[in-house]
Amino acid sequence: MSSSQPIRVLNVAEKPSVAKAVATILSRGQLHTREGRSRYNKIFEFNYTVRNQQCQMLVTSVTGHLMEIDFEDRYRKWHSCDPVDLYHAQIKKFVPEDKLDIKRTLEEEARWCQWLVLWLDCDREGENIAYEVVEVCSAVNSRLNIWRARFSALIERDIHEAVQNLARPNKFLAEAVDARQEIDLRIGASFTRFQTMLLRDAFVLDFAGEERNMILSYGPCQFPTLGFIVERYWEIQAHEPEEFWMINCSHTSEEGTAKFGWMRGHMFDYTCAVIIYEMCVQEPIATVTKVRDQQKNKYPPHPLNTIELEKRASRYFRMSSEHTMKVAEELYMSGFISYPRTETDGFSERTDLRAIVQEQRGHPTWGMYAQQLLDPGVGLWRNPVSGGHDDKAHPPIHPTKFSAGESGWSQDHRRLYELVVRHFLACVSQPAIGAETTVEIDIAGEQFSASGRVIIAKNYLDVYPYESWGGSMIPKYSFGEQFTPTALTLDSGVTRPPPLLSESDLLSCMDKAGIGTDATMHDHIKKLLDRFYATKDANTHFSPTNLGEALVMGYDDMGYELWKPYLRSQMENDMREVSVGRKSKSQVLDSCLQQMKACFLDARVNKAKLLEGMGIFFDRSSRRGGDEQQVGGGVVGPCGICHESDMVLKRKPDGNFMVGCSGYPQCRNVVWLPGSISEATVTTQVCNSCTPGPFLRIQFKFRSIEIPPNYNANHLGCVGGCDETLKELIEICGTGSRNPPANIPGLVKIIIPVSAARGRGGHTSSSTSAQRGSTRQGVCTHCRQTSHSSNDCPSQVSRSQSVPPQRRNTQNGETSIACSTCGTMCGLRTANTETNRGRKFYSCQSRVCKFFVYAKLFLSADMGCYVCFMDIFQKTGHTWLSFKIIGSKKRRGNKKSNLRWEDSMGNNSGGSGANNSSSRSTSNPRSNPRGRGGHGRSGGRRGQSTTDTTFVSATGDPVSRRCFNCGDPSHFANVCPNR
DNA sequence: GCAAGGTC
Repeated sequence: MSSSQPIRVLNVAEKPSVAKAVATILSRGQLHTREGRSRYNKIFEFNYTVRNQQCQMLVTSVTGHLMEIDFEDRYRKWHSCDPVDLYHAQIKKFVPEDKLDIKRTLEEEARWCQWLVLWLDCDREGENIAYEVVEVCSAVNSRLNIWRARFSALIERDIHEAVQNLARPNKFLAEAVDARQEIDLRIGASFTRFQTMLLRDAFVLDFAGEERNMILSYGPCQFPTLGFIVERYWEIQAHEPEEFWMINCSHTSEEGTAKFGWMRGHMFDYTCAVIIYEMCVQEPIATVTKVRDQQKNKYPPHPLNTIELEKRASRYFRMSSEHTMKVAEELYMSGFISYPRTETDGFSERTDLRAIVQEQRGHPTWGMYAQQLLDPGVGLWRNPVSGGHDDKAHPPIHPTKFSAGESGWSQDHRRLYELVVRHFLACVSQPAIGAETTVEIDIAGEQFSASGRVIIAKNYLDVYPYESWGGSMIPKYSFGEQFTPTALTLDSGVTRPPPLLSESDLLSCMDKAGIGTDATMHDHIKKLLDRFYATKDANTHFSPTNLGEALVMGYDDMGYELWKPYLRSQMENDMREVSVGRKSKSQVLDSCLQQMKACFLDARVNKAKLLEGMGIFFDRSSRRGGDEQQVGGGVVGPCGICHESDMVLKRKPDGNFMVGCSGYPQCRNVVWLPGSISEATVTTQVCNSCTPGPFLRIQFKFRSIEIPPNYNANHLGCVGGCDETLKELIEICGTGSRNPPANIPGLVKIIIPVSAARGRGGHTSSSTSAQRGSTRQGVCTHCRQTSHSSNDCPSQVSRSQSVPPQRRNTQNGETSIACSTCGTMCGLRTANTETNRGRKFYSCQSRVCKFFVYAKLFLSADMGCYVCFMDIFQKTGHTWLSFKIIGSKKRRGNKKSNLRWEDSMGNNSGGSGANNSSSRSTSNPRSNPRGRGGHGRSGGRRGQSTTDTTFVSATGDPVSRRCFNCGDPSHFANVCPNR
């Protein structure tokens, strides 16, 4: 089929570079270029034949998304609506100001075209952009025949095939992105407004400069990224250093030294380790049980994609991912490297790799290597192995133009270009080859191994100096050979916490959890720094700031995993379902937004948790408070001070209630209510006593554990002045802003009755009759009985069954606490261990019990869990200690191995074993029993002073025959009756 | 003033 009139075809690509590449390939370089409305997006013109039809081709581009979404204007202002309304607010899709030029170009060109061919990237976002282009073009030309070109690489064959096999765009793919955009916007905007308005003005956040403009953003990508950082930080904080023990063996001969490692690794049980060590020392002859020689290859990396580029630039040059992408973008724009935003880590078979190598032959540093690669005689070439990722749009990052360094390049430009070139040359090279020898020996039934490596051919390592492959020689051994170790030592070590996350680690976490895309991951990381949620040190390690930790802690306390990656993963799954047509866009939107709205409302109800989290790290602000400060409530009665406005029940951000004049700030009349109130509702019952009225009564609900037991948790009260019970509870419980965390799941309260109540501030002097009774007249604070003191109150014992009653020590005016386990007083001390040096902690002074709590540090108590010490405070005449349980205690290692000594050593205990060992030791011609004193390590680090037992190397000092546990020479430790 | 996703 052919026609005399050529078809006018408007081709639109996702970016200018693709438009140019497509036009150049299709026109074979015979094209005319003209300007469009946008200076970046040129228009290329040429003639082409599509399936025998003459076409007049116009190729132009957009720059990514042409449109944005946002709320309708009436919802744009933060105070225009309740943030929860953002789950239903109308959303508009529009072309933003900076894209109007591109829109005009499309409109002008589409008017006189018959076909529209969409050359957007072949992924979900590309398909969505395709529909944005369709919307703009169809609006001016409804007769357009709309086609989609699908290509997997910008190479001739693919592009020609794509244009000869045009398809229709896929609505499902585009709708998946629509859903993603809408969900991100609604969740992000609602939570951001909520937490910013709640927290910004409630606390002193002076690190951020102008606090008023500070935004505490929430985003479904940025929060899980923060979550990774906080989680690692908590893991480090919770780490409890544990001492472990290992046996090391070395053997030196004329050929060199071999260091043999214990194949058990290490043991946490000192007793076991010492007994095994003792056994080895008694029979120190080593027998070679295995010699294995094999060739080992170290393979070059896969071709480079964006995430690997960012990770390697961070590891090798400590460049931030954001800076790396900026430099890579510049190198790409000036033509030196290929498109830097790619997931692909394998080259297409059709790529002319040798041509790329050929270009690098003239480089003064790696040119020679490039030449060798191309020489078949050298045999250095190897086709690159794919890493298995393919975005179907871009090749792996590779050099596209030779440069020995440009004058305008910074050091980072040079380093990044060099990395791209060296990486490319490496991945078309042979692996490094090494010869590895592994030797295993047996000493008294214990296995040890050593290995050595010799590099035979460095191959790709010659051009890739960023990686090394260490190797050392060991002496030659043969199977069955016996020797006496030169040294056999029992060494100790201490477990260390994992390191803080590096930028490379963080990118890996995000990649694995599907947080962000290769083009946006660095943006999410940067956002955490910009929002003061995290900091990065010189070694690219991330720590959460107090703000970041407080936010995560707050949401964690609520029981929501908004800071974990699962929410995003779930969304990604839903998007996938939409993109293949298994679920509809509206179905996913409805269910996801409904779920998130419920979560949002619940978070708002539980906002006290966020405030508590923030309260741990920040001081309260003296400002009037944020937009969220006063919520709920109802009119209680007329204001008796200004006589103009009403007194209204309100709840403050810290969760406490107040009744204040609605004429504030002109009128400052206020009644502060007890901090122990969990709920308060204005009823319709009018108080008959208070004037001038009418005053409505308020139904209060108190947290029973925070009020004395003889008070009713449900109280119908009045704030007009007649309610004595309310007055008493105000005095007992106080109304201050720094109340303890509420009695919520996850918090353990340890009740520490005081012998001499020391209330907060002025409350002691104006204490209620109940308090006075307990402190001066010997009446129990809890139940007001005189038969016992508050220390022994049965009501308290039954209430805190898991924690015995404690005492408070007021010595030196310091608040001490009693151990929750054994009752002994705990003293405040300063830690001196490597990881916790300088931290204050409470420790049981009994030296038997292991109760200890670090101030704001997680440690294990005998409760068998990690706890976070939150606060010590006084309330209702008691000292309270609140903790948060943050996880169950994990104990590492200490495998219950089948220790042979249980049998053999037990039978051999006593004199005969000693004689055997002694004779072997001295009969060994290579040993020098007493002449090399000091070489052996004392194994009795823990028990040496009390057991008088020393353990030494086979070449060194004598071995004591006494039990190291109790010092008795009649038996060995494994059968010690005192153990 | 808010998200995340394109790209210059």
